[in-house]
This record gives sequence, C-alpha cells and structure tokens, in this order.
Amino acid sequence: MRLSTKGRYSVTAMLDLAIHDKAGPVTLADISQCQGISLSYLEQLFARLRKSGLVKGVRGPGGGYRLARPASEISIAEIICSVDENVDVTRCKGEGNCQDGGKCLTHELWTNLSNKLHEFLSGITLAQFVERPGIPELSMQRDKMIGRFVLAKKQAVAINRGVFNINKELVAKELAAKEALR
Amino acid sequence: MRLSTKGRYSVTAMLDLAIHDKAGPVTLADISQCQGISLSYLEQLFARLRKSGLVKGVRGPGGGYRLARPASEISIAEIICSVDENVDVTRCKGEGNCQDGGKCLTHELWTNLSNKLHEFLSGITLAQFVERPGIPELSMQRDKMIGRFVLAKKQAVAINRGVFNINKELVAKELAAKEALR
DNA sequence: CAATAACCAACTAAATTAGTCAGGAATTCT
DNA sequence: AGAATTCCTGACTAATTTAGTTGGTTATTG
Ligand code: FES
Ligand code: FES
Repeated sequence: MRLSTKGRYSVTAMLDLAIHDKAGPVTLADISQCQGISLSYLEQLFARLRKSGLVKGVRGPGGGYRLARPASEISIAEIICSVDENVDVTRCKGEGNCQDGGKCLTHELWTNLSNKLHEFLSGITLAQFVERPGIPELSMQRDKMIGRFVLAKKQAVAINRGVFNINKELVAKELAAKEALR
Repeated sequence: MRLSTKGRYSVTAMLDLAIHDKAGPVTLADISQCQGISLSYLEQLFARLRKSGLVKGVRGPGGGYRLARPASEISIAEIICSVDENVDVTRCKGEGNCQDGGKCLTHELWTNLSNKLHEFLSGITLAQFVERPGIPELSMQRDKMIGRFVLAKKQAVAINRGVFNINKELVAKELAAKEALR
C-alpha cells in the first residue's frame, strides 16, 4: 500500500464531497477551483473512485458527484487503495518466489506491516473528519469567498428531483446574491 | 509522510542489518546480492540513514554498516522518514497560506492524519520483526544458499577490534568451509 | 603495497505524477 | 428543439521521482 499525493488529493476531494453532501451533488469544477487541483486530473481520479463504487456521478446541469455510501461507511483506506492501483506490497505479488522459489524476509515483513497499516486506515472514516469541530464553519467561509453558493444552487435543483426537503426562502436569497455578483 | 518503495528498501536493508548485527558489520555488497537491490542505490539510501544517525559505517576490509542504536530503539517511522526527505504533509509546509492566507480544510486533515500514522509506525521497532518466530532461521538458510558466511568473517575481524565475545571454533569452521567453496 | 569497502558526485533510464487537449454523452433549462 | 451544463473518455505532454550507472576518493586492514 502506497501513500502518495495522489491519494491525498482523493481524500481531500472526498472530504469536500462529504461536507457538502447534504446539499446535493458537488461539481468537479467547484472542487478544482476550491482546492487548486486541475479539473482533468480530478476527473481521472474520480473515474477510479467511481469504478470502486465510492462515488456516483450525476450528469447534466445541477449534477456533480455524490458519495455512494454514507460518509461514516467510507474509510480513508478505501479511498487511497482505489486510486493507488499499484498495491503490490511485496515484489513477488503473493507467491513467495522472490529468492530461488522461497519466501524472502521482506515478504513476511511487508505483508505484516501492510496489513497493520491498512487496518489502521480502515478505522478512520470520512465522517470522523467532517464532524471535527470547526470544519463545517471553515468550509462555509471559504465557499463564500470564492462565490460558491452550493447550497442554493443544489437545492434548487433538488426540488426538481424531489430528493430533499429544502428551505425555499434560503434558496431564493442565495440565488439573488449570486446574481448580484455578476 | 510518504510510503514508497524507497522506504521499503530501507526498512528491508535495516532488517538485514538488525538480524546480522550480533556478527558485526554487514557490507552493502552482501545486502545488494541478497536482496537484489543495486549496490550504488543502496549507497545512496545509506548515506541518508547515516546522516540521520541510524547506522554507522565501518571502513576497510571486514567493515560494513552497523546499527547506531539497539534494534529495539529504531522504529519503522524513523527509517522511512530519513530516506523520504519529502515529508511535506501539506502543500503549505506549516503556515496555512494555501487559500488566501487562510488554512484550508486539507491542512487540518493531513497534519492530523499524518500525526496518527507517524505515531503508529513509531510504535513498531526493528527488534519486533527480528524476533518474530522463524525469521532468524529463514535468514540463516538464505545466507548459506548464496555463500554468505557472515558470522565467521565478521567475527574474525571482531577479534581484532575487540568488540565481541566470539566462538573461535565456529569461526575457524566457517572460514574453512568458505575456503573449500573456492 | 594491494585489497576491501565505505564514501562521494554527476549522469542516465524508466516510471509515476500532474496536467492538457479535444472531444462525446446524458441531463436540464429555456 | 436547442443551448447549457456536467460527467465521461482517451490520448498526449511536462515535470518529478525512482532506480540504477559510472567513475572516482578515502580510510582501514593485512
Ligand atoms: S517479496 Fe515475496 S518472496 Fe520476496
Ligand atoms: S495545506 Fe496548509 S493551508 Fe492549505
């Protein structure tokens, strides 16, 4: 199991999704602008996340990505593993043929360590990070700074799709604010 | 904190050192042959391990590398950190200036996760792996297969340096066996 | 002196990461 | 129906990292 910037981007983006999940789909364009990651690169990462069944894509205007499962059931380990396909812990990939057909020390060492590490990261869920004090507030502040009226826009769409109970006044208010910016 | 093959090689090599530590210095040439890693690449890795104070080099014939501390006081985390200098957990490297001078969500997330991970790997020492049942035997088997008479050679040298209490008969026996191979 | 083995620096090749480009397909809004 | 939005796809490029190479120098032993 590797731990690289690739996995970091993915976890970061998934966190973003988890925070805004109540407000409906989040577009990659928003995440890209917000976190300073290239849009197309995000698309590549999300292609894998989708294939792994961690997120669901919703096409068309008002669409975006949503968590396929509750944030409390998505672990950091799952996210990292799904983008880092190269999970060859050992050199022999299972069968101990590294040294004249026999297991080398490395084999035992890394399967063991890797298991422990995986176990550890499996115990940490997205929800645990979202619920940390301060995070929702911090997120909302930044959303406003870059003119990201996620709530209004998504909930407006949500009416049509009949997915959420929404506050119509709030929607109208934020949509007006968005217009005023233009 | 990254977790790559580079760190893996280092941990593997350090394990080798720890196993044979009783018998004195281990040459990089031995590790190279034994584990199939390029000699010069190992040299690069050990340069860092030495600068981090994890190993000590002993020059000249009979020399090699030794652990600078007991295996029970060297953690996996230390090894990985010393070769993976690129420990920029966040993009901002400390000060939260990532997004218009303010901390981004990522900042909190990764310092937090990284701390936990580091803590976890700090709790695992080299000694814990050396002492796992089967490892010393497995190691000795392989040593013989590639004609690595570590014990005899190193201890013969050790007499001169007055470092160890040695079994002279064993030394003579293995040295004879080595000669016979040629 | 010759052999050994750590040390050192600069260079190359392969792989991975990060980003770009140019479109296509599903969905919604007007 | 047509325009706008957004996911989705594949192929291509640049930068960085990993892995290995070459060609030495220095300390130590015998
Ligand atoms: S890595 Fe599995 S036997 Fe060497
Ligand atoms: S990474 Fe530290 S503020 Fe963004």
